[in-house]
Amino acid sequence: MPEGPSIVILKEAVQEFKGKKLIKIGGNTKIELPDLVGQPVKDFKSWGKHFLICFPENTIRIHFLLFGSYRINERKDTPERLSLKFANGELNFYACSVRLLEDDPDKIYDWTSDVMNESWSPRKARSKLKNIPDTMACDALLDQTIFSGVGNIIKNEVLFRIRVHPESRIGKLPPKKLSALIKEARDYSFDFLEWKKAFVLRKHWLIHTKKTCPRCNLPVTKKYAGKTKRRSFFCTNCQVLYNGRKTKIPINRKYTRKIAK
DNA sequence: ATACATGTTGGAGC
DNA sequence: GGCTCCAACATGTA
Repeated sequence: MPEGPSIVILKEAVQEFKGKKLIKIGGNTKIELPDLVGQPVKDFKSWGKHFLICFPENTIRIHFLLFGSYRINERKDTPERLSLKFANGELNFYACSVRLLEDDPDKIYDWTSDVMNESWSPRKARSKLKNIPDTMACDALLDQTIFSGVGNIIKNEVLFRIRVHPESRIGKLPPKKLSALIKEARDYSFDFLEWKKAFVLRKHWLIHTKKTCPRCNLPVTKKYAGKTKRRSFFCTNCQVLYNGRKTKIPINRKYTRKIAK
């Protein structure tokens, strides 16, 4: 559920409640909810993995963390964390983090860092990356202030697409690779969106959870890499480690087979 | 069926 | 203050 594109899918799925007045609010969230009954939903927004329900005076923020889920006009067996009822249906959230924003979302969120947002700015991403040259590529991609919405799956697939080893240092990437990283963070997220909508996301994974590299057939490495220590799947043959030392030239698998004989 | 995972936060300790 | 480590949260899947 939790990566950015999934939140975009949710946003699209709840459009029927936009402009509708809240009839009832409930759920077992520990936060004190303002009395929003009678208030219309002004808008649904998203920033990375954050889902925002905007009322005229208040905004509720939902974060699904690892296990959060939602149902539209349906309920699960478990108690609702937050439940919103409208004349035309209901919106239920489970096992998620619920918060009330203290201020106008526009004052809190930098929309240009959201890879799914129309205001996404590759230029700003690049300038933020320039400030963290020693950070590993795998950690940089998960930095929500730079690539809001990118999660672990997107991270692994982007690095495979651009043939960069997850432990490469941002400052050591050739300019073209840095550009490719920024571009693919967004491009892959939109592919993710389309595949997820069509329920075919998993079968499009090239490296995430894979055992062998689809490019060269050599075994895939699984490592809890970087400061974030999240699962990284990568091919040490196809993905170049840019760490300031001499780069290893990827071997051609066919040639490898030949010399193996 | 036990372990693991698309994620983040807050606190302890250094 | 900054950094890292760790627990906590909570649930579907293999």
